[in-house]
Amino acid sequence: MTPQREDTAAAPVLRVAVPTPVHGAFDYLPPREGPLPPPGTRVRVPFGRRSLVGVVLEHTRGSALPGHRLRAVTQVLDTQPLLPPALLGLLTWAAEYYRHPVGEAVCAALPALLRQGRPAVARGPTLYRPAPEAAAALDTLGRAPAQHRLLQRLLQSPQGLTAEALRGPEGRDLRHPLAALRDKGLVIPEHPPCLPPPGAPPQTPPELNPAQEAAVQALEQALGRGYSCHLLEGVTGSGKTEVYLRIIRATLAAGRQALVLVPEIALTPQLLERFRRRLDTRIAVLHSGLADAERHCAWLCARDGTAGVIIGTRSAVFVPWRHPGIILVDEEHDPSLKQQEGFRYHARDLAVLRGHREGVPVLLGSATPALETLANADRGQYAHLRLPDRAGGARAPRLRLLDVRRQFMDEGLSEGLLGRMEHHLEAGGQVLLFLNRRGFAPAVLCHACGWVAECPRCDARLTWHAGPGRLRCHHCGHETPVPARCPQCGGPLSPRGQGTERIQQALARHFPQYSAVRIDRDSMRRKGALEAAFAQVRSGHHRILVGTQMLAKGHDFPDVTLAAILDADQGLFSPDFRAVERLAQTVIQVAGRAGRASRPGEVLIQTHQPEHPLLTMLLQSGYAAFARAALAERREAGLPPYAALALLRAEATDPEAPGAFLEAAQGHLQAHAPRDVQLWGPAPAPMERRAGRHRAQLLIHAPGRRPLQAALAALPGLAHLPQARRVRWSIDVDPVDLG
DNA sequence: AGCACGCCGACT
DNA sequence: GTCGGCGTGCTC
Repeated sequence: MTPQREDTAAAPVLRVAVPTPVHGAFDYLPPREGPLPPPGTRVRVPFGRRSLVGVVLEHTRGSALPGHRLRAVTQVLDTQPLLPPALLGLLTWAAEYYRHPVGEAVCAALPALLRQGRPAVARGPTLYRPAPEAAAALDTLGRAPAQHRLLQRLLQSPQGLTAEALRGPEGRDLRHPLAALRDKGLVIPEHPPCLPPPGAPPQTPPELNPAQEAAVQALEQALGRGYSCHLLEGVTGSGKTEVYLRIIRATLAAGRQALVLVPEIALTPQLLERFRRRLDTRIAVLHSGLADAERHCAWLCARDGTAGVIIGTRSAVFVPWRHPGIILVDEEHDPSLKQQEGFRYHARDLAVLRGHREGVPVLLGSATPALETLANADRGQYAHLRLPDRAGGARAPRLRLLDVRRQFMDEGLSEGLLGRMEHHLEAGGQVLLFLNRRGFAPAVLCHACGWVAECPRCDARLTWHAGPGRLRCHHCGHETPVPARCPQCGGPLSPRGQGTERIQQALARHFPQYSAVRIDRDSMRRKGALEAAFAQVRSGHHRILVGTQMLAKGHDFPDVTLAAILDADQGLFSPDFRAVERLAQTVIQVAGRAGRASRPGEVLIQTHQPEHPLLTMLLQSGYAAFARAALAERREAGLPPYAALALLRAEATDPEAPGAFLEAAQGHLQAHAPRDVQLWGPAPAPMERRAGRHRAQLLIHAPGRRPLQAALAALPGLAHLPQARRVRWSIDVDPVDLG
């Protein structure tokens, strides 16, 4: 039984973030013994009938709860706060802003092992080094042959050896002689960081062009002078990474750390290799593919300052650091920086906020900045640095729309495109074809009766994957074998539309003399397959590349002289108002793959909409002009960045329940929201049924973030609506995907 | 989310 | 007679 305390008004109380989907923090009494654990410390607390690891958020006096209901912290897990106050502040702010339970937000910022209560130590295996007086003392060990032999070996490796290395192939147990030597003060055990030190000394940097020089200078000026935010807009191949490397080196030279955020797909071995070659520091890498122990090590080495550079995907925005220096966000326009489920934060936006709160400069880099970012730069919020020229004198590729209306198309390849491919291939160049659709064909139908293969759980067609001979739903994972005949009438089935697999097959027919490689999630599932394929591309073995988004990012193909987007129309018909911006970014990205070496490149875009005003603007005047025009349209339509949005989603197996809930939610929100907040909907989600659940959404539209947040203050009330019990609902603040 | 409690069908 | 179905409610 817990002792009852009546005087809670004066008693110190700990507000603890506990990993539970219940909103708000929980109050606990301090541990029975020892000092009050400061904010940021992990504690073990009783929760219901469980015991959980939480994080102390703050100290208060008294609680809203009666004293007898408070329980005491059972264990303090850290001697030092694990999360510094600035980070704790960022996390609680973000939890509030994105309307996510603070306990989950704070605990999700910790690597799994720390979340489970493991001690916060990141040390590698102990290293034994000979003491300075060891050489002289060797002769005194005549009567201890094992110690003598051991010390002799150690003297040959003054930088130290692990017990594992000392043991040698014969595997003798050396614990006793080692301990004896340590006790005599002849061997010094060391506890090195688990993160490996840099290998070879850094390579000498290449010369900068004037634009790079100017950007580096502006950033160096900003270092150590508090918060500032800079947009680095650099066309593909202009040497953005070189600017990053220079400013990171300057940061390291000042004894500070650099935090680098990249989209998931950009965190390739290629980029890391370049960082490792150029930076004389330990690099902590954080991404979803890490084993728990690796993540634990990287996180703690960032926290204790061992790692000079921390590079990671979006969740790295919450990694603590000891010597804040600069925050870089590469490909800041990339939608993968926004978490798409659970705690739906935007890593770029939080990076800017973090820089502001911690008083360090922030650098956002992109060839195709997000319209939001450009608007901020235009308003003078961000300094705008530009790298207009391709490095090394490479010429910008020529972009051209290929009007495919009334053209004969062979499996999605127009005659015009085939002709240009032949030209480039014969001239010795490589060709890259971009199509954002995996599989053989996005639909299968019966020519006799019109039957279409549909997912039983979604409002979607099944995609035919010819390799494994399966029909797959790309939305829920449902899978069946390809039926031999139409299940309705027994007639023959035929594929409709093209996926990357089918294009690859068509290429084998058109260009049998050139090897074509397919690069997508299906063909590159095996670990290391992507790197192997890219190596074969660089060696010239493959002459044609067909692939999805995976192709468009991060990798250089210096010998690609022709790049083509096979179907630009997909992006022009989407109900999402950001689709055109995405298409423009993809076009520029794909174009960036062409003509990087001395050879001029050519970029072709197949479309049925050659007169689309934004598309023609993009091709004739470039991304900056496109962005101006797109921003004008956004302003006209009252859309972000000239408005703020939140999306209330609901789903249920009952087809009526989501709509009914959102109707009720609309009434509730309307009654509590500021007058200038509009509620659009409810409407069925773009794909009404998905994985067997019916989905609907309500868009909350406000003239700015402040009124939007005011409207969202009424969200907790939704839990009490009777209709809420029949649905699963969630809120997405600043959604990047309206689907 | 867990993990209880709680009140109604087919089994040793 | 009980094992167990998942509805409902709570966790400082």
